[in-house]
Amino acid sequence: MPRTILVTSALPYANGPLHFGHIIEAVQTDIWVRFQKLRGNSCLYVCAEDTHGTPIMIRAQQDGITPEQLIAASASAHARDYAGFLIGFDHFHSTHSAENRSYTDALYTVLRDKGVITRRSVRQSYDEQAGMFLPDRYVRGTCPRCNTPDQYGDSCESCGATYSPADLKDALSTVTGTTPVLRDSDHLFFKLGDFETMLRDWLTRSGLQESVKAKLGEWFESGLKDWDISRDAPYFGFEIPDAPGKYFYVWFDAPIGYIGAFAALAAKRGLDFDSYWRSETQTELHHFIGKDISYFHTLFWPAVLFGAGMRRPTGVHVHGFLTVDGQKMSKSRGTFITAQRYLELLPPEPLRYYFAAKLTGGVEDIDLNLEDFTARVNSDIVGKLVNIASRCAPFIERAGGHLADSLPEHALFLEFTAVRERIAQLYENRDTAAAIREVMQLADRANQYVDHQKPWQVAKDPARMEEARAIATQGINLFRVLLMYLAPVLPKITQAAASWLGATAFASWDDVEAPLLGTAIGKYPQLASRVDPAVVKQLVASPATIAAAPAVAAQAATGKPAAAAPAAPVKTQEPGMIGMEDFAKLDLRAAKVIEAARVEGSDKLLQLKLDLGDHQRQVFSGISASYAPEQLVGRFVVVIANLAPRKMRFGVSEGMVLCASAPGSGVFLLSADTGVQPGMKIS
RNA sequence: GGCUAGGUAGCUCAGCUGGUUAGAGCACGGCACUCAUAAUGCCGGGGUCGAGGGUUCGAGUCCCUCCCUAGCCA
Repeated sequence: MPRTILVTSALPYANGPLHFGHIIEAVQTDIWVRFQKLRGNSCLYVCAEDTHGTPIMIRAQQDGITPEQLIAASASAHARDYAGFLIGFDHFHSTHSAENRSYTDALYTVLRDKGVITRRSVRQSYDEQAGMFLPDRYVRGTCPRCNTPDQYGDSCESCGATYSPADLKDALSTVTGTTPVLRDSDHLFFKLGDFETMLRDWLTRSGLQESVKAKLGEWFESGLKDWDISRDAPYFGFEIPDAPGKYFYVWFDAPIGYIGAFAALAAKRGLDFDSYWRSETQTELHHFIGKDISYFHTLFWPAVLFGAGMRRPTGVHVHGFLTVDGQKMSKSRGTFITAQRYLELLPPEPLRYYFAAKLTGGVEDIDLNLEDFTARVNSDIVGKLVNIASRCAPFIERAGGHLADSLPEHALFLEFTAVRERIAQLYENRDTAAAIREVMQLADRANQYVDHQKPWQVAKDPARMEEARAIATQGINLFRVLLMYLAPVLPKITQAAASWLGATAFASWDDVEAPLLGTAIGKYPQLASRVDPAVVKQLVASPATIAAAPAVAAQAATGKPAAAAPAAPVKTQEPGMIGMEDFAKLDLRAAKVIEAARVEGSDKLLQLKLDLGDHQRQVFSGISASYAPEQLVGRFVVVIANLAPRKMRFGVSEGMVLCASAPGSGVFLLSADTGVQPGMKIS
């Protein structure tokens, strides 16, 4: 009996690029969804851009654009990156949408009418100059306990104390730098405590991971408190229908974004909305999330749904964080890898495979070890798996291009197909690491088989061509079974193999029971290639690219606005950090462009004559694609004055002009404010 | 600080309710083979299972203390 399943992964927040934390979650979800589809279940996968909240509003202000422009740009970048990793959403929506507004209003109204929304006054930090209330993370000051300066308003990174912004010494707003005042305002609260009995019952039946249950137990222990679901204007979000000037907190409408995304998909495909969301439905709802947002998904979200008379999630599947070479992702360490950066360098499937090989269905953190990554994917995918196909293919081609009519060792084939249900169970439980271990063990068996049969020796005797064909047919069928098992992880390789072995060769999980026999097959295509360790190194070796990445939270896939606060605190002595003495080695100067000319024979370079106050010098700069010479004369630029002179084909360049740029963006010269004089030192 | 999770070979990880000489893959050494993307096969070296106590006939596996790492504290 096929199941009907709706799946989500956490909504990416619209103020930064996708990074590996987002990708590992999307890959885990996508594998599960593809697996369900191959098994013949109806399975839909939706996600959406998470668009609301103070960080979006402020970020848009800083960038001089509207929030709508910011979230549109972010959504298209996110969609592009997900597609690059072969994430097969049935629909990718936005929380800033008509559907989401309508369901947010509707759920709120039901909850209010049931009496589980309450109103009371809250005293909060307020920035008088900006005219806005400040989230805790937007107030910084000195920790009241250990006196560490420059700490967030909610907790101290040094001593771990938790407090409220009002407790900070010398508190300042990060928006304007002014001292916040305290001000009262009415907020709306969701009475979570009313749902404790329901939640306890739900969690015993919902198949949550044991450690998540343990965590929930801890939260029950400390008591379920009311949840503040409103924020005061100005706020980018949905205004609360019966409370003018108040907006829904982003975390209220974000999960409802799952519903909004589904509603948009349902409209597109003519699906029955209620059969997915009414309270007693038999359809399944599965959320994949990172451990940092389990509180929202295992307490608030089921309670809100239940309170609104709707179904609760069937499963909430929590994964751990991603570390890179054993360290948490961090820009200063260079371990903050964006999805875009990876895709510029490497194809998606090696990473999908590596993540799959490490995901166990548990909440432990997952380490991406770059050397291990290279060794593992090259050995497993190319050396073992694809090798079976590529070493057998020549014997089929030599024998006329079609497979033998029977398998010489049917028993061995049965061994491979016999584990079908076991592997399916492992996928179902999201233990893809174990599934992959099983498959690779069988890949070793397949290579042993070919090795023992030695078709290359058999084929030397023209009279034994059929024998060689049979051995190769056996090998190719073993390969097909294994690739079927990995099809959810490696969709492109599977597709390429289908073009070789026949379009229906990988159509469904149970097809592998019947071997491919007698049919003509195509010319063997190279199904995968090795990843180059030198290229892998570039993932973390490009400070320029990393610095160019927009500010974003440092940890895994979450839609968590709180973590997306402005400039991270500067820690001392981190690897990758430099001290003042290093910075002082750079002699940066303001310089005035006196002459600028195109360079004959170069389409990139401009020849500049710069005035540095006490002297002039010649610099060649690769900015001709973005600037015409006549634009430059008279303007100020920033130059590294103590860069060793470099001899070029067109002359000697005495320094370098600084520009901002991003991949594919063109370059942008840096300049100084009015009043600057040629030769002034920059520090 | 409280709580949760984790600390097993050079690297990445398995080890279920305690039971014979602690496993895999990669890396490393030797041999074989040449069909295959310097791929594959065979053999081998390598671990006081974070530290210290305890329970038990027996503990990586249970209990206590401590150390280290990550996260949560709405």
